[in-house]
Amino acid sequence: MLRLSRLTDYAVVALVRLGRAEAVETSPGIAAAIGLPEPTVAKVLKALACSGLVVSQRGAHGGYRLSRPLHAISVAEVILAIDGPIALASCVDGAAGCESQSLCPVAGRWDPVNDAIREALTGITLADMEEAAVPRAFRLPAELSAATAGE
Amino acid sequence: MLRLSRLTDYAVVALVRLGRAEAVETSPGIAAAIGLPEPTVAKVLKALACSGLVVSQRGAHGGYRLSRPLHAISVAEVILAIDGPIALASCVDGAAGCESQSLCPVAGRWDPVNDAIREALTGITLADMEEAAVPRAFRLPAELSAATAGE
DNA sequence: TCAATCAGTACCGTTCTGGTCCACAATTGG
DNA sequence: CCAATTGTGGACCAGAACGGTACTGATTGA
Repeated sequence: MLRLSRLTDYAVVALVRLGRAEAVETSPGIAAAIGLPEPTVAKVLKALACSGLVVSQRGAHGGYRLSRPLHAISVAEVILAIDGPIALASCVDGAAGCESQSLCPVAGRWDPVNDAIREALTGITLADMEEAAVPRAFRLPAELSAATAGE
Repeated sequence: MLRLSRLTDYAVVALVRLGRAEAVETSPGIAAAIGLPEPTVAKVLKALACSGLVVSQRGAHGGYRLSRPLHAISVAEVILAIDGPIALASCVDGAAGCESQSLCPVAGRWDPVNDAIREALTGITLADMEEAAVPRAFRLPAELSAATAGE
């Protein structure tokens, strides 16, 4: 299913949440706000801080805040922070670990595919996702039908 | 890592192989040709046959052949056949299984991302991958260094 | 100095993937 | 008409990865 780790989903939610916050927010606070277990949220935030997407402030009255506005953060960056490099196959780029390399007729040839995906993901920012993230209950029936028609 | 199942990789290899074959090929034959265990290849071919990408012929002197030329098969179709629907998150489209839907501020909003990926993958055919799949032993050192420099 | 908060690590249970095997159906060829 | 060949479908198992949790330490502010 070309799955993305669930943690990345959490990361997007947390980042959007932070984008709306005015001051720093603690990880328990964010966890409560988005309805997720606190340790998990903390783990996600740590990874995001490690990648520089959020800035952490330690000590009392500390917490997290965005390092950049939402429209300056691409989905690709979030995935990179949580899931690691964006690549579809284990056999990627110059990966020399493939034992059947001599037989494999497409040796590492997922590269164009990976590039295409990277490009697609870089073009979408969190602001785009936030904009489309109006709760369904608040959307007009016309919006809903228009959205489903496009799928 | 935004992983794709290894079976999909196998599927591409097998399909490219079939694209070069002149007659039908048996699954043991393909397995031997691409250096993969036979039962695994058989499983992949079954899935591909189920999706109509290859045509199976039962009985003695049976085997598999492509239903369409390589340039008419997109990577997206192969992924769809092996891995199922192309979607990044478990929380997709109208998926109503999300228990924290009321809290989730991006409820199902991976849709634009999924669409972008689907589009990118649909634009790449197996012929594109085959073309780029010149065995490394046959490539000039200049090509190899140029390829690695791009990473 | 103490409390609040992030940082890092280590661990466990569940789930999924990859891989194997077996019984059955279909087709060909003698 | 029979037997050999080949795909079909399902069940099954081991290993790894993921999600989630707990614990200890470091840092900051009151």
